[in-house]
Amino acid sequence: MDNKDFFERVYEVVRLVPYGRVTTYGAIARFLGSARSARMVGWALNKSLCQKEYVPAHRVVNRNGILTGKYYFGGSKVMEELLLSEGIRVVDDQIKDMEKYLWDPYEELV
DNA sequence: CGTCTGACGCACG
DNA sequence: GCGTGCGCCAGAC
Repeated sequence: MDNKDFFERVYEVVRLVPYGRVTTYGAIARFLGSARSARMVGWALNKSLCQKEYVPAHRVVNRNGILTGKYYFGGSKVMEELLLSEGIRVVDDQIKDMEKYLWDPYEELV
């Protein structure tokens, strides 16, 4: 873990997100030790699009549950469709009852 | 080395 | 509830 780049750690956590669950940039940042580095998480995810191994970036949203990176996901509805296919309710580019689907690594990976 | 830029988050008004 | 501003850290120029 420590030998890996900040980005790779982000990828690992994101891959650990269970099917039908979502997490937030802030939660990941907090888990990595930099609670106020949420921007780095989003940036890392953007870079993740070029990674060989698939990273379920669609399961990562901001604190409000909004699909902020949908335009970077290769399409406008792709991200939403993926979430919907996992049983997650998405209304107006925002996750409905996201607290119910929220998967906080800080809570789960104690 | 100085500056800008982010898929964010939070404090303020 | 919404718009604005600032902090945060790492990478690109």
